[in-house]
Amino acid sequence: MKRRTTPAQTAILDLLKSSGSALSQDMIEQKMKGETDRVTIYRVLNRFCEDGLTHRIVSDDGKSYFALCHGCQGNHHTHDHFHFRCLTCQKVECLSEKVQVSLPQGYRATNVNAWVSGYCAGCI
Amino acid sequence: MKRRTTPAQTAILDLLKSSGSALSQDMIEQKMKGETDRVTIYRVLNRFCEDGLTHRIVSDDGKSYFALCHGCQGNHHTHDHFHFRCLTCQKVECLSEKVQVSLPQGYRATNVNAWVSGYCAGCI
DNA sequence: GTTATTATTGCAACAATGTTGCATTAGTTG
DNA sequence: CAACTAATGCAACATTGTTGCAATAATAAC
Ligand SMILES: [Mn+2]
Ligand SMILES: [Mn+2]
Ligand SMILES: [Zn+2]
Ligand SMILES: [Zn+2]
Repeated sequence: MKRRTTPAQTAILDLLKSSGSALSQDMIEQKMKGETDRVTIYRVLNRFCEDGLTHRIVSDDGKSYFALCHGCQGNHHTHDHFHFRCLTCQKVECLSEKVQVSLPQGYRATNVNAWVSGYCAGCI
Repeated sequence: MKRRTTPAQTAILDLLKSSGSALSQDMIEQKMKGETDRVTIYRVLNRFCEDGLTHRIVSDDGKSYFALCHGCQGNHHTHDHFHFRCLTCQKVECLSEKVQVSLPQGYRATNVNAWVSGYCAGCI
């Protein structure tokens, strides 16, 4: 299944790049003014994740956010950083700080989903 | 609005106490064998949170889990600890370890939602 | 440039989680 | 017991996300 270049995909990728933050499907739909079907947006975002272009973080607002991978080398992906969601401007950012947690004896971690919500510098 | 004691509420509270882990609505519905309507379960759980009996954590499996408050004094609640979800046995635990994260300059945190998923000691 | 192949899209339908309106039931108080 | 009203059950709805399928269009082959 070789990927094809389509307007929807390049538009969504451009949005992710230019926004500099993580976006949810509904944010993208708004910014595209409904020109692209919401199912297509979901499928494009899932494909980006499969291809290692983005990572998905599930927020406590009930939505998935998609952020461009940054610092992932080839097949080796690590997304064990915190994310911040501003309750006023809704912006979602990847924080640089890595999640550090020691599990009970015998536990094995395979994934991390860590959020802080509050108010960003511009919205205090 | 004074609370009343009802079979549904005591049953759900007993389940939370005896399970020793965080439970989701569907887990509770299963354990109660469908004797209580799912809307009632949701309402009871929300009431428990309002009353400071439980706290809610939203998982990346798309469900909310409810855990008994433990160590919260009166009105002062702090639920800034990590949670672990076992991908095999589905159990959700509050970890003792507190979330430590330093935000960018000027940011203010109001809430934390931190998860680690993987395999617990019994499911490795 | 034309044709063939099939990845991608749009639409409808569906699934899962959670909430709300409203009539009925049942704790609590006197 | 009677009155009051919190809590429940049911239907309906909202939101987020996925799947089936026919139509479209990007790419490769000729
Ligand atoms: Mn990555
Ligand atoms: Mn608490
Ligand atoms: Zn902000
Ligand atoms: Zn387990």
